[in-house]
Amino acid sequence: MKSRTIAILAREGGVGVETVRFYQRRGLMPTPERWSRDGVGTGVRRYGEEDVRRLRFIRSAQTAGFTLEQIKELLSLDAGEDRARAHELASERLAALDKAIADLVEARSALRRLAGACASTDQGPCPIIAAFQGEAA
Amino acid sequence: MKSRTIAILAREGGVGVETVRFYQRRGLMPTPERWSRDGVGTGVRRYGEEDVRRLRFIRSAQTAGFTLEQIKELLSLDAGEDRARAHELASERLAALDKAIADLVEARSALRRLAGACASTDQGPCPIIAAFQGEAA
DNA sequence: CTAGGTTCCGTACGTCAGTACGGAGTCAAT
DNA sequence: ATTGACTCCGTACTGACGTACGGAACCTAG
Repeated sequence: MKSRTIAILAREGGVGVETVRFYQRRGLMPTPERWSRDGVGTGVRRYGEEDVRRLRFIRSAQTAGFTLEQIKELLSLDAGEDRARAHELASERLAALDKAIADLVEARSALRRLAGACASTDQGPCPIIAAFQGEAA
Repeated sequence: MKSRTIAILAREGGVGVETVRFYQRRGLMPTPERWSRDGVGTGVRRYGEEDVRRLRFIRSAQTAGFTLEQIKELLSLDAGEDRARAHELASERLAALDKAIADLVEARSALRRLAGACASTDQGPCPIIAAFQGEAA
């Protein structure tokens, strides 16, 4: 275990090397000690399975709309016992997510109107602005 | 008509004054000539209904995920006849929107798992990372 | 043992969508 | 006519999330 170099970790996690380093600076990923298998020299940092999982978790949490700062908190909570806080963060995000989904669904219907308005006649300008009216509450 | 000052336009459009100016620089909003009702002095720029509609359209299109650059194109298309292009932009966004919605729905279910995992036991850490596993394809 | 590819690290740059600032000009009311 | 708010404009800064650069150290294969 802990045999991956940063490039391998990055590839398995689906991000770039620079991104891993960026997460390390931000405190989202650990920066393990350097070591070399033969004990000679200073070696490089090596990563294991749990680092890959952590990286993937960050990606997932991002698609759920958490900021890196919030993800950092979630990660710290993962090891701790503060389930009230975890629950709070999850609920907040869940509400925001529901709103975001509703907004996108709304936007989709406006966009369909646009496509429809454009198709209904076949000459003259298609009223793009008009197709969106009434959407912005 | 064309009686609003920039502050009034901004308020009716639901944005800040600086944002309107920013849109003007980016070519999304027109920068009308200055004039004063009594013809004395250089006056200020004044805006009408159509500017309010334009501003609101920008907000709507943004919630549909268009970038300002794309919105600029849509606005130019609105006056023109290139319905093929309009249709193309709309379809692209529609596909992206469907994917975004699917992603969010997915994220929501992961998040519900997190909340659930946290609630199911009442001591020890709740496995936040584990609750998200299998989500990131 | 040397050539090449990697790693490490700090710092700089990039994008998107604004937001803030500061000084001069202008407008509306008292 | 003066005060106070608003406008105009350029430039600089913000924040979230990276991406790029460059030189030194390191590791691995031939």
